[in-house]
Amino acid sequence: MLDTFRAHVLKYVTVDEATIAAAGSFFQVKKFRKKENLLSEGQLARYNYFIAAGCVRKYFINNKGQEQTTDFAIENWWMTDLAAFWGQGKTEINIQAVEPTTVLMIDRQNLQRLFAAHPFMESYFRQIYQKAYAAAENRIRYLYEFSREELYLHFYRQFPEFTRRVPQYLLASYLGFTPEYLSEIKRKLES
Amino acid sequence: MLDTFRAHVLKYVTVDEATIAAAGSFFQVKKFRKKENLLSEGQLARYNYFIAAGCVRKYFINNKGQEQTTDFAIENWWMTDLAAFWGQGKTEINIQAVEPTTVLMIDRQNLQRLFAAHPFMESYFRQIYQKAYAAAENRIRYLYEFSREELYLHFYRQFPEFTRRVPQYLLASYLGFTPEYLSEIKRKLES
DNA sequence: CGGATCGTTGATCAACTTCAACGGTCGTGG
DNA sequence: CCACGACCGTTGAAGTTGATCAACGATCCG
Repeated sequence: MLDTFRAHVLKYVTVDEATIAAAGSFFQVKKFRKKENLLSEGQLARYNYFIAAGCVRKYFINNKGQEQTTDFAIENWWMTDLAAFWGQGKTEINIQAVEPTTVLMIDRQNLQRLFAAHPFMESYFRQIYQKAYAAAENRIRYLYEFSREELYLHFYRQFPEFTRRVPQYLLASYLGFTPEYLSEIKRKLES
Repeated sequence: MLDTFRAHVLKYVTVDEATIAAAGSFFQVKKFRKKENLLSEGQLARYNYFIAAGCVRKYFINNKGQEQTTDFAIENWWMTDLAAFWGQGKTEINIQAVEPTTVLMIDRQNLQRLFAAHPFMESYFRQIYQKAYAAAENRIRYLYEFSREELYLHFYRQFPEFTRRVPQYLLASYLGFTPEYLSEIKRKLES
């Protein structure tokens, strides 16, 4: 499990094997079953999760009482409620395994110790967040530029395998429209 | 001008005056007039900008040929096209001064030298991007949860002074709807 | 085999856009 | 400092996009 993490870190920083192994010892490994929650609304967001295998989604309950999926994360992505993890408040979001999932997890105190002990991790996370921020900005752009139908097409082209990996009602939720409308789009595209 | 930067850095890291002054020497100061562009579509994104005074916006030309504003930045915010700044491609976005604006700017090579010379800047930027990413995630949540009318109300309550600081057609563009509809919302809220 | 869950279809409805026109105001050149 | 033009905000009518609701068929899983 640490192999996935090791490979990912090496994409961003140059560091020797002993050091990276030492950094790895700050994490715990944990497995979750399908539909099990890594984090639930109202809890403290104690951990930051690195997805080593599987797939999770982030969702919240909107003002109509429905689950609104805002993010998916697969292998090599980090996932948590950042604001709640670094602040002290309770989270308003849920993180749930969509598939059987294995994570590396670390709490705030250990992450701070890790930064102090291994400065290369500060650089690694600087780059991770930089990239995640750029991706979020891109996503906001698409939300502005594209109609719902175009959002679906764009997603479908960019992540064809992903479209098959998650159920359609979750995909519709993530794209910001109803499952009924997704049906309609698909019918239109087929004809 | 460096005072604004100094104060902002000290909110995130602990570092002595001499070191922070040394880090400051990596930046150039530049002023822009209202409506002047810091960065234009098709150019290389050479610089990362720290807004020391004033206000800028980020926008792109959408597939209907209209300017779509995606971000504002005021004092103490960083602004650039991150993907183009760190990659080698040309930018597809524009950054324009909404008010007379003073920035500190730094190119990629100097920023990398700065990281190497002063590791605390790596920690500073890690935290800046972490915060920016959390803010972007929040914004995505609002885009999903709120109607256009609620988006306006939410923005109006969170940044009342900002609503007066920028022209309404830019605000409408940022919120993702037409100036006409903003007029309608305001009329409804007044009555 | 039976029940729950998922995807589909069609009708109706609400949110928001588009287009065209008008009045006010701001800034610029004379 | 005034006059003119450009730009900005507003209004109303008509048109789209996507949501909601209800019902049905298919499929998955126990």
